[in-house]
Amino acid sequence: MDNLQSTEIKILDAARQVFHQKGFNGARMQEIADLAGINKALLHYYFRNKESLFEKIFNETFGQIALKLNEIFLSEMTLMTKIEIFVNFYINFISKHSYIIQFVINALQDKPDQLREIILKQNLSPGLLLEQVQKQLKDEMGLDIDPLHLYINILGLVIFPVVAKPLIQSIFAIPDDKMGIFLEQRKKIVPTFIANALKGYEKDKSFI
Amino acid sequence: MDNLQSTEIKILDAARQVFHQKGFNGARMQEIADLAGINKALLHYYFRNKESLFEKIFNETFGQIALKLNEIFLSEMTLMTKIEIFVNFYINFISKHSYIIQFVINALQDKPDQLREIILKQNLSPGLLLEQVQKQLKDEMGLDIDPLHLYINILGLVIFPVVAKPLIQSIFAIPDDKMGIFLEQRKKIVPTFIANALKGYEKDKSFI
DNA sequence: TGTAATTTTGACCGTTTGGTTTAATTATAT
DNA sequence: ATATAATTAAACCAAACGGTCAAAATTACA
Repeated sequence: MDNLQSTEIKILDAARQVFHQKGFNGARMQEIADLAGINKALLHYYFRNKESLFEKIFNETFGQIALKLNEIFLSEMTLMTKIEIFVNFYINFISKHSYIIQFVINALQDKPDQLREIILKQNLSPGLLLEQVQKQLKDEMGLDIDPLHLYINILGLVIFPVVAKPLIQSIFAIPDDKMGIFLEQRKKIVPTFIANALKGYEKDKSFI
Repeated sequence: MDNLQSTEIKILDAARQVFHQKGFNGARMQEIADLAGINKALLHYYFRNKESLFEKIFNETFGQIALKLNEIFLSEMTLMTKIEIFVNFYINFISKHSYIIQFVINALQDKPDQLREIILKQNLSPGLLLEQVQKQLKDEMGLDIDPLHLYINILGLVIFPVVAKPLIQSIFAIPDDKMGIFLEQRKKIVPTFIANALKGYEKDKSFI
């Protein structure tokens, strides 16, 4: 087959796919080996055990999510531009990799301590992320708003519909085809919704 | 012990707790039996197998989530009052039962077909839910807004911070004690945010 | 009280799972 | 060429798992 890729990469590709879809408990080492087109013994030859392989995938995946947030929100653009770009990019990204967020959320719920250590090794800059948005809210819009709440509002509006897709379809009886259109619409609707909300604070500027 | 409760109830209480926290794959029949204070054989005496016990818990849990939505949004109040009440109730509810939403989302992702049948047996009224909010948006605020997007915005703003709590704490380095305060603040912040956003549509009333 | 039905138990079974071992084979590099 | 590293197949292991069974304990009831 594709002997161009090194065995290690073939394993990581397979592991990523299986872990993302089924989580740690649902994943089977045999399935990962099969998908990588190798022997199960070889899997343990490259990665000591399931845990270490899982940690490698988690580290990589979490980084992907967090670093895109940094990249956009620490750049030099107006706040509303950042939000538009972020919403567009993120809806595309997590729609394409539909298991990615749920994987991270579930992993962190399952083994918080073990994974918290891994996360600490990635040098995130949560302080900067918050400070810069807070500054932009003040400078560009004259608002004293808790930046964390704004971040969570943005993330909630973007991530929830993707993560809770089957739940939403069940509660509101939305067929599959309509759901794709719905998510596409949100690329425009969410930035508008946020912009309108922020406009509303301009008169009475208390928000914590 | 508490021999006042029937064995069946003890089993369901234990199963609920274990399934909610660990999902179908993570749950162990032995753990449920232990928590119920009974023998594993007795567990199978009351419930044929793991699947049937799981379905019973899922049915009950999904109903709890969906029916509260119906109860509030099909009542006779102004839209903004509904939203305030809903946000308050829901943040309390899912903070107390912190695994409940994630459980339902994961379950629906794991076995969509099997559970979709169960959901159909509960008589939800998704049509009414959407129509009534659409009507209220028009009558009370003069807005032609897609009610589904509004629902998802509300749910996302409320549910996401609870479901993604460990993810948020990791990305933004929020300590545990500050997280409780943060969620409490959202009971006021979310309705305000939504109200402001809706106000913003009043001028240009195109939103799909 | 005696006895049939129900409830509960401990021991057991077959399968799956993560992981190891061994021995043999293939590829790589010096 | 030859030592070293990569890869395979196959068999195996111990633990964990869902599930079963026959017997014992309890309850219902005549």
